[in-house]
Amino acid sequence: MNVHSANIGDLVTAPGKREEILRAALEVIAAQGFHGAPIAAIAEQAGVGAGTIYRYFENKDVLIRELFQEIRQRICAGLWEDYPAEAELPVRFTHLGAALLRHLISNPRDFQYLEQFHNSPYGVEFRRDRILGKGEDSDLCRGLLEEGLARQLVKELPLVVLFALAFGPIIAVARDHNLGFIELDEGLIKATVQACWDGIRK
Amino acid sequence: MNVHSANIGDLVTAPGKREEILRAALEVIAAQGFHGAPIAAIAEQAGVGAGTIYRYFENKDVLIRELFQEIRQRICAGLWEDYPAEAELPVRFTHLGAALLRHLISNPRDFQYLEQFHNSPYGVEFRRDRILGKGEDSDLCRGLLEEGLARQLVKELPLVVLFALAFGPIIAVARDHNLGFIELDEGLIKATVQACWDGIRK
Amino acid sequence: MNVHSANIGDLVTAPGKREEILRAALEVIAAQGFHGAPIAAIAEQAGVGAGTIYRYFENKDVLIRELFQEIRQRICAGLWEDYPAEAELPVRFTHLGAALLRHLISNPRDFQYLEQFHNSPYGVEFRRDRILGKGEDSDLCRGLLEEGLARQLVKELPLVVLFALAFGPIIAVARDHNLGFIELDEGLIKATVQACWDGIRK
Amino acid sequence: MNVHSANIGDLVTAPGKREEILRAALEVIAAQGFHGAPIAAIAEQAGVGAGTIYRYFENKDVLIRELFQEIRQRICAGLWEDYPAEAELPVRFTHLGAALLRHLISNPRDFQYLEQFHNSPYGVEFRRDRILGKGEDSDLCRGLLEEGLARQLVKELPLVVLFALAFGPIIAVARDHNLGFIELDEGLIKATVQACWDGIRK
DNA sequence: GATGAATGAGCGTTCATTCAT
DNA sequence: CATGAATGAACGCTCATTCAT
Repeated sequence: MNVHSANIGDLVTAPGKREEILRAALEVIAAQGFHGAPIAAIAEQAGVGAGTIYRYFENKDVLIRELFQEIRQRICAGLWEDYPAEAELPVRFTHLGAALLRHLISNPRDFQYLEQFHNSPYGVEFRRDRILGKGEDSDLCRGLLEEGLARQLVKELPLVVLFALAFGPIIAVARDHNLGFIELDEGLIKATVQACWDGIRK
Repeated sequence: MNVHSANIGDLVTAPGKREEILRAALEVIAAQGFHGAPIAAIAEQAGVGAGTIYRYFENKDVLIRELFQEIRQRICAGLWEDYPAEAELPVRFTHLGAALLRHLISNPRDFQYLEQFHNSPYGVEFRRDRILGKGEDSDLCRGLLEEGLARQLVKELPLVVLFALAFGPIIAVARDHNLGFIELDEGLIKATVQACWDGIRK
Repeated sequence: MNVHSANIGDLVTAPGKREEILRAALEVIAAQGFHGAPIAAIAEQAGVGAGTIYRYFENKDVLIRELFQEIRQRICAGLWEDYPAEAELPVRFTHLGAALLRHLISNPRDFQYLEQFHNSPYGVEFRRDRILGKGEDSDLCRGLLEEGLARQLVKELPLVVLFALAFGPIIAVARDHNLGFIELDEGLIKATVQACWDGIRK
Repeated sequence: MNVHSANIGDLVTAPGKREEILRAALEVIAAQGFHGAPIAAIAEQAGVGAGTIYRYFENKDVLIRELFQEIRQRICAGLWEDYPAEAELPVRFTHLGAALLRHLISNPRDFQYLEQFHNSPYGVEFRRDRILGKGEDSDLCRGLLEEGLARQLVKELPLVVLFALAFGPIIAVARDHNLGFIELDEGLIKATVQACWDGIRK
């Protein structure tokens, strides 16, 4: 019996406390960093008792990591929206890059959380799979780059390098946007992603 | 009365304790993150008593920040080595990019430290100037990109975006190298930096 | 949401922890001085964990100062008991002096605490108002001396000097009693206070 | 061989370091209290190395206590100056009281030190002999009061109580002077001491 | 199930004391 | 002798976690 599942038929189920806690954790951590986010602060933000958190998450590590996974899910989900599966490779690439960039700048707390997460006690073991690590999203991107390689549309470089060339600038530019160094509009998003393509195309 | 300076020619003088402590802090923090780097652990790694650290650094924050500045100095210094000031712009750019990338992968602890630092309570105020922030190094890079803009050799994009395109992949690829996802050799370094140029050039 | 209040009539409620901590602090500090009264010692004496103290007092300074105020309140309260507001001035004076002296010797820990407090890092700012500083108690005493001055019953000396003459011996004798140099009985109390009056009266 | 004694015949003996250290300790402690007077601060004020202090005093406790004794000596010495040994008892008493009060207000650091000392880790065991405890000074005062008792000039009260009546106000008024609550001039000094006599005389 | 008061290990920091120079 | 760099025990305080209610 999973305590977190809402019983079907239970018409007065409050919005899950689990979700409330995750939301609160995201809010506090994005705003204050992992320091400044003691369990007590998260509990207060969530409007629950501190002890309650431990009914939904084994411990703080688990909470932090599950939040990480949720955020990654959200990002992945966005990438598939309106994906022009039948279009030319460059079109698909720029669609993907732009979708990713748009998500990162319209969900600054998600992005801030990810950045906080990776260099924290909690995220060390996830260091290796940054944004776009494993799972569908990665498959999508990797597939795309592999196709480019196979069809000799992109430079003959290791996949890892192509990944860096393709998405490194997107993440860097999203950070700059979040820090207020630049205001990205649709034009700049497109131009940036296009430039990424220029970097990897043959 | 500078207690920290080692007398030149005094061969019996142990390498300065200050340096020993900085080295130890770098080692511990790069390996364990800021968590897992209590003063006691740094002191042990340095082979000194905990109290000794406070003779050289006002407090932990200062130690952490001075180490940050030292590392940045080291990186900056490397960029100027053999810099072909008279060469064509693309040559200068690729020299710079390759020098940076080489430093990041040959000094993995420096790199890991920088990454840890920026998303930590200590580094919040430095968030904005990631690797290559202010100072000579940044001037060097910015000057180069500005020259490219003025001479219409690079895309007409905001400087911030050009920065992201030029150095985002380098940092991403350095991280992958450090994590063991790829073994960068001189050929790959050159190719990566060249691809960065492809991303920004007109 | 006052967590410290004990519900009246709730017989099962243990005496408030806050009071327990204050009691423990008084005990330890009166006995050992402020040195020898680390938080851990106070916590042990109170039978609580060290961290618990911080649920009731923001920090050690606050604990120490609140205890000071509580003790002062206790003393003040005693002065008004059976106060013969309508009696002659000398009667009122001796009532007051005797009440004070009785309190100081029957509550030796209160007295010892006050003495410790005033010459401690915590009490510096209260240095000026020793025992009988501000508030009702002081008003009571001052009013009495001022009345004496106005009615030419006491010497024409600055109020400060009259205070010293009136209460200096009382405090000195209380200390001697506490240190075991003398056993004050009701006769000696009366005689001492009478002698104080002799010192100030015209 | 006492390291502290200046060798007779050693014509270039610097003013004793021991005295320098005691002077420095008095200065720092009177100004900052015992907190804020770490050995390092005393050493700096004295212009010697921290380790040097341990050549003159076994440890900090000893330093603090020897300073206490020195100050008491100084005060005692002053009491005998111009002592009118042949005069009437009240004259001798007021001479003594006035001399004491004058010393306390003209040597505020001595007085502040004494006050700090008695309620400190170092002074606990001296608590009982306040100012005027043992030794000549006390003998002088006690003798005087005993004489008064024998000759039925002062009230028939225990010596301890007479002490409190005689000197309690003097110390209280000296404190007020030091704290700036009153400016004692020769007239007030005389009046205060006279009032003390009024308190004890039959 | 939900709570939040209680806990105590662990942190950063100070400072009396030692001892190699 | 004098020094002051080095030490580490001890402090005040935080916060993840538990558990009685």
